[in-house]
Amino acid sequence: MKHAASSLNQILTALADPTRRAILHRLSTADARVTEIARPFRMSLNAVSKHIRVLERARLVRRRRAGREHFLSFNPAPLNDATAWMEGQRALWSARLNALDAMLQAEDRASFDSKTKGSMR
Amino acid sequence: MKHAASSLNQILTALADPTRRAILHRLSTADARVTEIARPFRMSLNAVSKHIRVLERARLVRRRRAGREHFLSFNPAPLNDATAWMEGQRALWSARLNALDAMLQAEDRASFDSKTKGSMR
DNA sequence: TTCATATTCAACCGTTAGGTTGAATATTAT
DNA sequence: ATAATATTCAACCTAACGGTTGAATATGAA
Repeated sequence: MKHAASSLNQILTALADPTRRAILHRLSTADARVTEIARPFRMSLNAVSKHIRVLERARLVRRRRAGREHFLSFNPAPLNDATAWMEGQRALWSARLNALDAMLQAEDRASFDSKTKGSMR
Repeated sequence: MKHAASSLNQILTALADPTRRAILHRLSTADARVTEIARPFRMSLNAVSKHIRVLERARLVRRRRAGREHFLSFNPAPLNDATAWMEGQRALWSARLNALDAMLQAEDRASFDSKTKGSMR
C-alpha cells in the first residue's frame, strides 16, 4: 500500500475544515443537491462547490448526475481509514504503558523481596 | 460546548500533515527531545520545531522542560474527540439506513398483503 | 569565562487554501 | 426560440502553510 499516506492526507485535510464537516454532517442524514447544500451557508455557491470537490477527492462524497442537478451522497468508508490510523497510535501508546506498568510491578516485587529478606533474619 | 469545533479544527489540521503524523507515531512509542525527533527528517530543525508547536496547540503533544532540553510526550486524549465526531457521522448514517430498511420491509409486507388478499377470493 | 549544545524567534519566500466575481455550459421550463 | 435554473470553469485576491536562513536565548560542559 503506497497510496495510504496520501489518501489519509486527503481524508484528514477534507475533515479539517468546519464547512466541509457541516456538509458531511448534512449528507450523513440525507442525500442532497449542490444548491440545497449551499443554501444554509453564508458563502457563495462556488465556494461550497469547491468544498464538495475536496470531499469528493477524499471519496467521502459521491456524485450522481441526473440532468442538470447533481445528487451528492455521503460515503463513510474513508472514515475507517482515519480511525484506523488513530487506533494504531493508541495501541502503540497503551502497549508502551503496559510495558512501563510491568516494569514498575517488577520493581515493586523486587523491593518487597529485599524488604522481607532483610526483616527475615 | 462552544469551543468543540475550533479544537476539532486544530486536532484534524494537526493530523492532516504526514510529517506531524510521523512525529506523533514516534512519540506514541517513546518520549523524545526536539532534536531527536527532528533527526530522521530531511527538513531543518526549525521546520520540525514548528510542526511540534502545531501538535502542542492541538494538545496532542505535551512538553516538559529540563534545563535546555525539552522532552515531548504523546497525549492521545484529543484523538477521542476526533473519533467521536466520526462515530457520530456513522451513527447518523446507519440510522438513516435502518430507517430506509424499515421502510422497504414495510413496503414488502404491504405488497405481500395485497397479493394474498387478491389470491384469497 | 569561554565554548558548545538545545531550542526558539524573526523575517522572508513560494505554494496552497478558501474565498470572491464573472462567464461558460448544460438542462429544463415557457 | 427564449428564458430560467443548476452547476462548473477561470481568473483573481488574501491569508495561511510549510519551508528556509540567520540571529537570539538559555543551559551545560571545559
